[in-house]
Amino acid sequence: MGAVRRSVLELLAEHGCALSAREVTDTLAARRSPVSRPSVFRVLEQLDALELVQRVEFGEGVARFEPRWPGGEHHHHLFCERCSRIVPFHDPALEKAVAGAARRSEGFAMTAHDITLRGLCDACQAARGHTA
Amino acid sequence: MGAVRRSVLELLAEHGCALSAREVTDTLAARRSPVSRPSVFRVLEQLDALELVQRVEFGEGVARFEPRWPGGEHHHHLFCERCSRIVPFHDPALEKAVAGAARRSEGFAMTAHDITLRGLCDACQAARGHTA
DNA sequence: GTACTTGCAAATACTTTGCAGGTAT
DNA sequence: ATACCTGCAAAGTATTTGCAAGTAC
Repeated sequence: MGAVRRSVLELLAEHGCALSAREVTDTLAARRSPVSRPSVFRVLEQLDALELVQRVEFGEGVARFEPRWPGGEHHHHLFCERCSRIVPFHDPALEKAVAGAARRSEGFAMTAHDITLRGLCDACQAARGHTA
Repeated sequence: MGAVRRSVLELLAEHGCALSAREVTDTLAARRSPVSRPSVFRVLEQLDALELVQRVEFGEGVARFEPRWPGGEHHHHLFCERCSRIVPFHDPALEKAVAGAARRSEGFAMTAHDITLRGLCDACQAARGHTA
């Protein structure tokens, strides 16, 4: 396993939630272990193919990646439309409902799913009250 | 209302499900009512701001847009990871579960949500059997 | 040496912006 | 005339590719 792959994977595992290629590149550079942009993209692509990371997007125009845990545990995201903050959440009832929907989707074999709740985070609700 | 805005909106309403800017441009060109690329993007952005269309993405690297219906009715999507086919579905139980999750997300005010089920469509399951 | 990894430079693709000409009121 | 709509050309940003140099076995 290459050095780049290891440091990217470690960073993602440490952060735990969706990071963009730029954030990965910048963070590693700040830590004095700089990695070229193409390498970051290549490694993220490989890790995605190996199913070690999951690609997620929130309509910002950038791809984000987060670690996939062995147990199949995963979370979904709250996305603030105002400040782009991303907050993970876990909801067992929602997971059950997704499984049910998948079962009812005849002819389609689901292997993964993603859910994004969009709106305003607490800070932005307060800010909105003052300015708008 | 400009001519471009009307034709884009009509096309989206007619298609009903997520189209990319390129698909909109190409389809209108094929219909002998060509529209420039910048205009398509500008109009889609305006329609999004007016909440007449909804932006959705599936990790293909392109933004897609679909009409928003007045009644608040909406659907979610099955996305085939192999052929990128997009199939809309509606599932009331899932909607209820999302509403529940939003209620349990303290401090976050949800205004919209999106759900994507990923996997293989019927055609690709069959094809996969033959080739892989 | 062979296979895999990495970086640089260049290319590609999607999307946005600047600006000038056109249309409607 | 004022405001808006539209297209062309150019710019910006994310991502990918070609290729040569470096490392591990």
